[in-house]
Amino acid sequence: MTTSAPDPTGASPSTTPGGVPERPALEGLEGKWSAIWKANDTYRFDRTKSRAEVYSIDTPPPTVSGSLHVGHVFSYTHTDLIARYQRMTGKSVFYPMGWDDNGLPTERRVQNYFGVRCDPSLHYDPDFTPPTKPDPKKQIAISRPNFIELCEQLVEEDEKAFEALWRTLGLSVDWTQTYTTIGDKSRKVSQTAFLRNLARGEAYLQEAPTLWDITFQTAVAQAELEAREYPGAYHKVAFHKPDGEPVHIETTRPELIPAVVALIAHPDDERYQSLFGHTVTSPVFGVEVPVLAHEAAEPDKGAGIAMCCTFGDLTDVQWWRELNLPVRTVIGRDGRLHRERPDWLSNEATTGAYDQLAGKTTFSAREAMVNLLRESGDLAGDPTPTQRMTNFYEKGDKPLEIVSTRQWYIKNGGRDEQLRQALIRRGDEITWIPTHMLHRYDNWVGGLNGDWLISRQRFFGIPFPVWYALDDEGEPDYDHPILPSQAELPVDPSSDAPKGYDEAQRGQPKGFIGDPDVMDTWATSSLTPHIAGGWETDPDLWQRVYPMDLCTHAHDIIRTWLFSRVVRANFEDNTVPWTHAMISGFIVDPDRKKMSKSKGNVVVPTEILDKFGADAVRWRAAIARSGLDSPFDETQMKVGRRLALKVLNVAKFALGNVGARSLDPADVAHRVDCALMGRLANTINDATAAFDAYDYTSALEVTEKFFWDFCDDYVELVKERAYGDDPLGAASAKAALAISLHNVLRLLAPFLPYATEEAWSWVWEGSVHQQEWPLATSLGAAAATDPAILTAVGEVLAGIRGAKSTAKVTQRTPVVAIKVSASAAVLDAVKSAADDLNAVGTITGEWELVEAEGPIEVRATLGEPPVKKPRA
RNA sequence: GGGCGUAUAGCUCAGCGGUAGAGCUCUGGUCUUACAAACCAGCGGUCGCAGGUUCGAUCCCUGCUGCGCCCA
Repeated sequence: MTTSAPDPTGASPSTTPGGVPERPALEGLEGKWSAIWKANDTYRFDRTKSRAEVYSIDTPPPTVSGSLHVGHVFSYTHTDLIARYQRMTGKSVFYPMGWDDNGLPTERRVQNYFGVRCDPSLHYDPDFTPPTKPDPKKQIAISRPNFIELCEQLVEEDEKAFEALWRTLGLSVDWTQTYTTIGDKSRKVSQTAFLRNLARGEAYLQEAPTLWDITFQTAVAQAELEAREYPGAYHKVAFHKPDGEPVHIETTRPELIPAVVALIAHPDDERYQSLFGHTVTSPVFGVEVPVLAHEAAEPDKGAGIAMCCTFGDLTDVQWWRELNLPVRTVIGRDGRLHRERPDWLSNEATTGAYDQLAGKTTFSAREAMVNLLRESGDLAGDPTPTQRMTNFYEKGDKPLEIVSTRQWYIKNGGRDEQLRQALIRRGDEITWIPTHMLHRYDNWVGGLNGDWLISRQRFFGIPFPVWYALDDEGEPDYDHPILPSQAELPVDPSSDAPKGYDEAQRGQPKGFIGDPDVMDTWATSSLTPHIAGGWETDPDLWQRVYPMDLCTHAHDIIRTWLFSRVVRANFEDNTVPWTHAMISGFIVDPDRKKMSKSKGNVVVPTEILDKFGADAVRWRAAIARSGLDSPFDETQMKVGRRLALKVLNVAKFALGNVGARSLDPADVAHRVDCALMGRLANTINDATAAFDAYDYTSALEVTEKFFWDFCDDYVELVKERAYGDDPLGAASAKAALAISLHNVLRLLAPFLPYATEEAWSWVWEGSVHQQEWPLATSLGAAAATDPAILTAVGEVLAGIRGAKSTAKVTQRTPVVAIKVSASAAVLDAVKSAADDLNAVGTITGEWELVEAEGPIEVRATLGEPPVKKPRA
């Protein structure tokens, strides 16, 4: 491979051997090699390859306005380990990277960064410049186009920082294959897929109770919910039978009494049998409501009878739907009670009561309502404080309200048992790593209680490609949305007019309006395989990469990202989007708490990369098995760093000092060297099997075990012989050293891309990352040798070292006599390595070999330690 | 309350029917010409608790307890 691209580090981007350096070092390798990989397009996807020769990966587009923490770094490294392995087995790896710049996180960051807020009623100001000293408390109102410009501006900066981090980490992404979740391609794909869902009846518009965040003024989907403990108080409130007798209920939301539509108890609850089918009247307002039976009422909770309102919680919605109850909305989208008195509260005696609640927040209305109840004598005792689980938007800090709004939905099996079952079966088509993650998926799909709400009342997102005709009175016709053709996409209905209309007709009677909403972020990122893979825009690419082989991310987004992609692929392609899902655990702090900004226990990835180097961080990531949470511990990084440094040092010794080069397995003749080849063959087979099972940790473990034994025992053992005069013995040792390195560097390349590339570059052509994955069969006949020979010799070596260590003398102390008791096979092995052992152990005396049962026993008689030479 | 996972050396984790393994930490030693950001050696565990199956259980089964995540 050649290149003419300039290299910013000044190092040659050439991949011809550069010789062994005097003092190898890890410092600077990231800068040097990431620049060369960039210049040489080392990880470029080869799109001439057919689907069978391609390995394609769907990896999470990071939220660029957010910050990366060490958990991201680990999870992305896991993906890269697989990508690098697959590449070395000969696959053309499709490994794109996306940036998630779509949605609320970017909006919030822009608001804080520039001190602005979006007001869609404003017109575009081409001369707008953001304030130099933004004041987050006095945000300047700007138009939606101006706001989006700022979003795009900020996001571009963020992307650069992210790419730099990923390149330093050594992700083998093809950086020519990038996408953003807000860009033209994503808008076209999202809108196309939406229109096709709509055409097939998989998407629909409906006025329905919707979870609503009053802070963000947007609808929220089930997948974005987070239940949190929230303080409240039970209020014991009396409703009244026709005869005036009280029926006490307990509620944490007395302010919703004006919205009550029924009282509900469990059908088996004996206390309320006589009330079922009758009516009671609400306190203060005197509204008559039925007492009904439903299994969702919990007999052991409070009084066992609950008031059902429009809508206090999701159970109210369920009752409303299943019991055909009326809608009595009192809470608006601003989280306040309606200013107008609702018409069902027309009871003459109580007309004034509602006026004391009108326009108040739920909090103030609750206080006012409690006062009203006290006055009427319908509050029994004092409210009892309680902590209860309350639904929040995951990014919000006020409890969600439920309001009735018109929204777009995509079917997801939440209201259709057949579809639900079909999607659960899709889960079975995926190979889950680890396997138990399938349960997470099954449980989520099984527990869905509604379709997927995809409308969001936000600004920085992908708009729905939909307009509505206005009638003579200017009322929109929601039943017959106006849709663009696929060829017209992407469109922005807030600035583009539909075909057959003129922009001047916008908002006019007999004219049109655009759908004001944007799609949920997940409605776009559910299509990342389609966006990255060229669906509907690049059919040639699409058929080479889809369905994909792998998706990877942490377990927290199985319910959102993973599931939503399965839904879209099921509808659009009648397949699963990928055959494998590799799910990472979390990186937790030493107390096993999830890392989070609010806890202040987040580890910033750039710090550990600077401190320990990319190879060390990757090594640490690789020992975290899929699916298992892993506590962050800096001391472990040192181990990875030591391994990377060892790779450089031992390569320097073998390739430089010893000058080992021959890769001819026929040169390996000495029994000890042959045994090493046997062990290497086993290592290659084990590492390959582990990688094929996506068990990168085991692949690393077996390789590392081989490598450390190779360094600590084998290299020491044959050092003298490799330097020595016996040509056959030296040639055998040198070939074994070179072949071992040639294989080990490749086995470690996915884990330590920098150190292995550096060492490889000293004597071998090309990038180690473009070499073939090692094959045990390439090691020749020597590899058939029993590796136990080496183990036996290693134990004798350890025995000799132990004797000297126990005697607290230098390892150069001569052994004047040595007795080994062991089995015949071990003794046979020891005999064949006697010369090597004599050299490494400074054995000057005679060997005594005694055949015996049991573990190997070594007794070394030590001579006088050599006199220490004073340091020069 | 339900689901899933997990419990093995001080720490992080392997193992998995046949009398316990690695790395780190710790202790002691060694400047041995690849490596002192190194190397060598050593200490350290009735495998969460209680039952059961088995000739034999850390491993399989049941129950319990602790921890984590997800869902109500």
